[in-house]
Amino acid sequence: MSRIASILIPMPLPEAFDYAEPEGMALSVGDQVRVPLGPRDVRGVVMALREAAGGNRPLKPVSECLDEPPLPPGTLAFVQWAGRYAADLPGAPLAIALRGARVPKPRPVRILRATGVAPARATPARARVLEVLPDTGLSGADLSRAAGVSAGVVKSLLDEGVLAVDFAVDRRSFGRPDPTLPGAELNASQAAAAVDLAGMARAASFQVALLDGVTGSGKTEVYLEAVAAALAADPEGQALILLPEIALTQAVIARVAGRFGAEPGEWHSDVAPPARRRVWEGVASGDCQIVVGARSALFLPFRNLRLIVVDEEHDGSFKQEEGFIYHARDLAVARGRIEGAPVVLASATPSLESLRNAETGRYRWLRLAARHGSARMPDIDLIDLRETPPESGRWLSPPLVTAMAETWARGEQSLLFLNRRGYAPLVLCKACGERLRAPDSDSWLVEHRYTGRLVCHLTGFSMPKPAACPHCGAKDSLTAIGPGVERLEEEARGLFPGARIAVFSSDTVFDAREARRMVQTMAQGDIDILVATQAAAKGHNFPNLTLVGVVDADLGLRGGDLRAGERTYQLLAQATGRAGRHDRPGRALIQTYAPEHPVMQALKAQDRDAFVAAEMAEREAAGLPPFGRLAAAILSGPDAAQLEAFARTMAEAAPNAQGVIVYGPAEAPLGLVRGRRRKRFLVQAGRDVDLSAYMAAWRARVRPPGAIRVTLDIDPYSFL
DNA sequence: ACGGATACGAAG
DNA sequence: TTCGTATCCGTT
Repeated sequence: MSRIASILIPMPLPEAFDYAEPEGMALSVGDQVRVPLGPRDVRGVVMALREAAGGNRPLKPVSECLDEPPLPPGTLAFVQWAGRYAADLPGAPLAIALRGARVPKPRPVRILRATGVAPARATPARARVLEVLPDTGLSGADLSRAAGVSAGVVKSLLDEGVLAVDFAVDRRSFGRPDPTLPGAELNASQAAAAVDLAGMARAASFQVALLDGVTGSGKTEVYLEAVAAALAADPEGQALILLPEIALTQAVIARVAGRFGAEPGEWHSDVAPPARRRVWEGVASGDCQIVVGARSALFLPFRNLRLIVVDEEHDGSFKQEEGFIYHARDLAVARGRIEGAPVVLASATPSLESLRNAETGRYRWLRLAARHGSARMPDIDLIDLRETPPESGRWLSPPLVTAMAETWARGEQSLLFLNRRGYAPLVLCKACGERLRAPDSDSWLVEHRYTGRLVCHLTGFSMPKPAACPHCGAKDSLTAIGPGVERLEEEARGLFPGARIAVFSSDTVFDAREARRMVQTMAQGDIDILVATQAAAKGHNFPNLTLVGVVDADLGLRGGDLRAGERTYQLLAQATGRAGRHDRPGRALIQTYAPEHPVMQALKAQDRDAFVAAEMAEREAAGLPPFGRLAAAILSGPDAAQLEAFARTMAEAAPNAQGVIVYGPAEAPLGLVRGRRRKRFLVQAGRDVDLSAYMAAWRARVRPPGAIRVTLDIDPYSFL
C-alpha cells in the first residue's frame, strides 16, 4: 500500500501539492522534504499523509526527506489558519515559518576539546581553562575569555597536546531558565495581577488577559511572573514575548536573562543568519524555552508553547503591511487558541479592540492602578499655540522653552517629542512653487541634513539634495518647510548652548545595539535634551527625565482616518508617560492648535476612560471596529486606464453577501507610488461575518491582467 | 531572419 | 517563486 503526501511549498502556489511517498521513506506530518517542482527541486513541508486510492494520475515522488527539524503540529495548524485569515496563499505564511530553517547549515567552526592528556604543570590558570572547557565548546579566544586567563595559557595547553583543535557547529544550549530565582519586588497591585496571571499560566489552557496599567506601573515585572509560573508548571514549556520594535528587545532580553538565569532566544530581522538558525533550531528542539522577538517570532516552530505575551499590544508596528499582511496581536491570540496556551496583552494604552474584549468579559481584565514605587504620574498641561506661538521659523513656544531652561538648570533631562524623522518634511522651490516628490510617486521627499539627502519615507528612495530646482532650474531656491527632529535639534542648540543634545530616531538609532547605547547614555544622564520620534517614546525608562515637550500634538490628527484619535492618544500618553518615572515629579507640555479637541482634553485630564467611552460610542454608531469589521482591496498597476477598467470589473464581481457593504473603487490617498497607480476598495461588515472568506471569494472571481496586482488587507490599519 | 526583452501560465 | 514558451520588437 502506497501513500500520498500533501506537501506545502513556501511559494505563492494556490494549494498544497500531492506527491507519492517513495518506498521506505516513512514520512511523518511536519517533515521537511525536497520535492520536484517543474524542472527543479524545492523545499516543502508534509501537511498530511493519506493512502493512495489508485486510478489517479501518476504523482512525482518526494525526492528526499531532509535532515532538518520537523514543524510541530501547532505550527502547521497556525500556518494554515494564518493563510486563511489573511486571504492569502497558504505558502506565504509557511515561507515566514521557514525563515531561519532555510539558512544554510552553519559551517563548522574551530573549537577546542580536551584530549585526556594530563598537563605537565598544573597551574591554577590551567585548571580554570580545563574547568570551563566543557561549557564553551568554542574557539581559543572565547575559552581564554571564559576562563579569565591570557591567550598564552590556552596556547601552551594546545602545544602540550592537552587540548586539540576540532571542528563542530555551534551547538551552545540556551540553558534552562530557572523560574525559582527571585523576581522583582512587586507592589500590591502588581502582586495581585501576577497571581492572577500565574493562575492562568498554570491552568495551561487558552485564555486572554489584558494587562492594563499606566506607563511606569511595572507591567514587565508582572508578565515575567506569568512566564515563571508557566515554566514552573511545565519545566519543558516555552514562552514567547512579542515586542513591537527591535529597539525594545535588548532591555527585555536583559530582564529575562536576569530573572531566569538563562539566555533567551532573540528573533527579529536584525538577527544575523547563523544566530537565527540557532534560535530556530533551539525552538524546534525545545532547548530554547524563552523567545523575545518582533512579530515574525509568532511563526517559530514552538513544540510546547505555554504562554504568549504581547507587550505594548496597542502598537501599530505589530501590523505587517507588506508581503504577507497580518496583525501580530491578533495572530498571537489565534496561536494561543491553537496551542491551548494563555495570551497576555500588555499596554498602558490598550487598543479599543482589546478594551472592548475586556469590557465584554471575553478577556480577563487586570488593571494596575498606580506607578511603581514612589513615582507619580506627570502633570500635563496644554500650550495653546494660537496664544503663545513660537517665533517665526521656530517650533518651540516660549512656555516650553522656559520649562526646558528650568529643567536643565536643575540638572534634569528633557525630551522633545516630534514624530517626524529628518530635517523638514517638505522641500519647496521658492521660485516656482514645485514640491519635490519621489520619482513617479505622490509622496513628498523629506530633507535629511545629516546625510545631505532627500528621502522618500514610503519607498526608501533617496537622492542628494540638488543645488538647483529640478523643475525650473532656479539656484538656491529650495526651502525646507516644517520641522523634523533634526531641525528641532538645531533650534535647541541655538537656545541652549552647552547643553548636551541628542536625536533619537530610526536614522540615528538604526539597530538594537545602537538603541541600547542611546538608552544607556540617556539613562546615566549624559544627555540633557533628547529630541525623539516615537522610536524613543515607547517602553524605555529614563530615571532622570522630568520634562516631556510634545512639539506638534496635532500631527497625527490630520488626515483623520478612523484610528487617528486613538493613535494620537496612545502615542502622546506613552510619550508624556516617559516623564517622572522615578522619585522626581514629571511634567509634560503639549503644544497644540486645538486644545479643545477631545484627545487633548483627555490627555490633560489623564482621563483615559472618558476618552475611550466617547470613542467607543462613535465607533459603535458607525459600525466601525471594534464593533464592525473592515477589509481592504488595493489594486495597483502602471497604466491608469487599464487599472480603472479592472477596478470596474472587480466592483461588478463583488459577491453579494448579507451585511457586507463594499465602498469603492476610490483613488488611494497615495494614488501614485513608484510609477504604479493605486485604487482601493473598503469593505465593511458586522463582527459575525467571515470577511476573510468573503475577500478570498471575491478575488477568486476575477483575473487581473498581468501588470495589475491585487492586495487584500483584512482588518486594515493603514488607509493609504 | 534573428536575438533580446518581456508577458504569461504552469508547477502535483 | 521560478522557469519554459510564446510573442513582440528593433535591428540586420
